[in-house]
Amino acid sequence: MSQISELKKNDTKRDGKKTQDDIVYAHIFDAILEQRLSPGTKLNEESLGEIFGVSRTIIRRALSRLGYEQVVVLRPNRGAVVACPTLEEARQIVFARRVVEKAVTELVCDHAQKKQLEQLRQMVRDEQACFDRGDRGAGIRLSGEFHLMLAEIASNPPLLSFQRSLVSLCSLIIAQYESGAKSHCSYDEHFELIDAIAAKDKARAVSLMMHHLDHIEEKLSLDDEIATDDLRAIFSNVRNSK
Amino acid sequence: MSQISELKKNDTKRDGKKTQDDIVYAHIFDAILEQRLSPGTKLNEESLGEIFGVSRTIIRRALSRLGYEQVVVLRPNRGAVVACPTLEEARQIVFARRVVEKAVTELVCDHAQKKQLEQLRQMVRDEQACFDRGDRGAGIRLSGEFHLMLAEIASNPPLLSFQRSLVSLCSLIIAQYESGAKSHCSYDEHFELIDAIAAKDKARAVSLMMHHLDHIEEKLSLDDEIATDDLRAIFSNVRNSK
DNA sequence: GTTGACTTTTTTGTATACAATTATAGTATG
DNA sequence: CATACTATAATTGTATACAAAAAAGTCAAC
Repeated sequence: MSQISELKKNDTKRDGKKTQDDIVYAHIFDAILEQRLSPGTKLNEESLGEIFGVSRTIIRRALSRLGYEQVVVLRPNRGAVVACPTLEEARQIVFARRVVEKAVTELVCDHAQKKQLEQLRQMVRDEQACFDRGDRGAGIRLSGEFHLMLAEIASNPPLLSFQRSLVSLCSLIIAQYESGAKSHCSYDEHFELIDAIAAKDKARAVSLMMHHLDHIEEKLSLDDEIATDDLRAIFSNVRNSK
Repeated sequence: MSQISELKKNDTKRDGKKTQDDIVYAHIFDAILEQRLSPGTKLNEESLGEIFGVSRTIIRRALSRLGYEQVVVLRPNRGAVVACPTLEEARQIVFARRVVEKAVTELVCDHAQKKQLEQLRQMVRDEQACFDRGDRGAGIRLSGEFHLMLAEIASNPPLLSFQRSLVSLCSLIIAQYESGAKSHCSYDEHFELIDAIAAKDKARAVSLMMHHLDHIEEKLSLDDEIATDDLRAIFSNVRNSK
């Protein structure tokens, strides 16, 4: 179908030292973050290979990396699908993210330099522009990248890599459970957060961050069983009436 | 060299649903945890393939998984080596672990059942037995598995997977920076921790856990530049006297 | 029309062959 | 003797072929 023209050998000039599976990984990762790939979508190795113009070997590497981050589920002998977190899993992911974001926020308050704060503000302006022009997908991606940028400023590589996984999982959750067209992660809150960081007000920054995550969690409680495709849950009443 | 006899197709009976690269992964992971593989060791794909009796494809998958967990470093075109965390990286890893262990400890205080507490106690007894009989390697591995078991009881898969990575990285750090023969992670502290959990005393449990991690960090400060192999740091004074 | 066994097709898992890259050894030269 | 260069070997990166498993399709029996 839609062929991504030439990410072959010669292309490595521009991509620096990125290897081929990095590129494939990034493309799929972005597609998930932008919600062009919805939860549950089957990721066929051969099709992907044709789309990206590489062999299954490369696709396989990219998929197993995504699988390690739990953004896709690798079912032995049955292929990979975009993850479909259940409600319980979603709550666990948000909880883990609270833990990481709290630590990241505190570190950022200590470490952040003026230049980095300006970069953050620019990111949020870009995000705002996306939502204003109706490009929800790119907006969601930039919103996720904002949180990744925070983790980067925190200067703790292990936390950053964990954050990467959690941010993409949250994007999946939003895709799955957010019913209304309401902005999921409003940029106003991002601006407020930056101000608190600039003032080195840890307590306020952390509180804003937690409040920010509350929004995601509220949606989970609201929609509850409605959005889930778990048949077992939907028909959990059947056995009783037998 | 030492051939691990037959982890071929037929062996899958006993291993349940584990696939071949899982087995290879687990073997290398354990070897690192038990410090039979020291930091910096080159992991040749073909040699490993011969040792485990599988093709490079399988070895490659196992290595990239270890690479994702940052337990081995994958240098493009130059192969994989067991990670050698620098002092700074070591401190970052311990910091990340503080963050995760704190959350895990609190969750465990809420979730732990009697049966699980007994399992934990049994693990620490096994660990004690290993150290008593002088099997330091297995002791260190069991000590790591104790902390993984805690993360499992916490019932939060994302935190567990992060903990897995951090525990093995810490094992590497201990291997690299622990000079004395002193027990690095004394089982007494593990017993105390279990008691605090059984009493559902969150504050005390968390405090014990933090104290536990202090021990690792203290070693880092003590040994400081002595244990590091970073030539640049060792000869950082040269340029001035030129 | 539905169910269940059998066959065919598709898809994934693994090994292997070849290409590209890096490491090593040897040789010549100053 | 040290250094730079070249040729060779070893090692990793990628594609492909084949084996194993799962999915889809076929057809008969009820």
